[in-house]
Amino acid sequence: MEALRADMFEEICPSTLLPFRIGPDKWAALVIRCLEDGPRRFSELRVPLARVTPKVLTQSLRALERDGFVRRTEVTAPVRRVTYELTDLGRGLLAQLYVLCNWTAEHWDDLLDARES
Amino acid sequence: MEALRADMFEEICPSTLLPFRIGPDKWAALVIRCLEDGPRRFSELRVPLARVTPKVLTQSLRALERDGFVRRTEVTAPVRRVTYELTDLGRGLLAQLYVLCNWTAEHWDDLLDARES
DNA sequence: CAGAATCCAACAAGATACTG
DNA sequence: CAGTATCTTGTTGGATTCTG
Repeated sequence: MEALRADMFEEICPSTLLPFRIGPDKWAALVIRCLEDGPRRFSELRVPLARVTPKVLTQSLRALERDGFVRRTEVTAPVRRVTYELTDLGRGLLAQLYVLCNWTAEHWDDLLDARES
Repeated sequence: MEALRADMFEEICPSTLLPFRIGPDKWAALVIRCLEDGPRRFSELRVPLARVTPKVLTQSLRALERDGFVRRTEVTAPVRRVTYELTDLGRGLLAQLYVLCNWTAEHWDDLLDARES
């Protein structure tokens, strides 16, 4: 049993980046799941994410784009059309979220029990 | 390619609970990792988590306890001593975080590249 | 259609000081 | 030792309205 080292915050490391990236962005995981079956337009995303305002949805998408999980494509003719789709990196992240999701589903009862007492 | 269903928020489901639980609590993932090698006292946890104030650390531990990931044990004699340790559920969650961590480490360069451009 | 602008509320987190 | 108690700050997120 090794001792705890001092200060885990000296630099960003893999164990902290993802929780910090996915964590603060309340809707990121859900947005990614909405893109799992292929490219979607902004207005399409607004259907399942009806409770998310356009501003917040845009923020979330932009952040995901910045981090390389999502690719944004815009065409102006004949009509304006913007689609979002997962990159390879995004699909990899989606797979990880699925792992987490499956684990949660398996332990769902335990989680609910803990909350009650 | 199936269509997106309306409103993903009708009820809490496994795909949302964990991001919502681990997400909002900024330090939860780090706290769990600090407990990976066995029970720790409050003051021991404060060493690697030096940048977290006692108030916030307490909040985090209490929330993790409430959700069944951590068990708190208090003894008063001969001296006061409070230890925190992972439950089975907590160890399971730790394993999931490791999966996520390993994936992040593998794609570390991609993530950094994306942030730069 | 796909957002941008503005303003505001909520809550998490930090600083500091104190206690059973 | 293991926290509490206050107070303050800062960062999302939300509501609403408007636009190229």
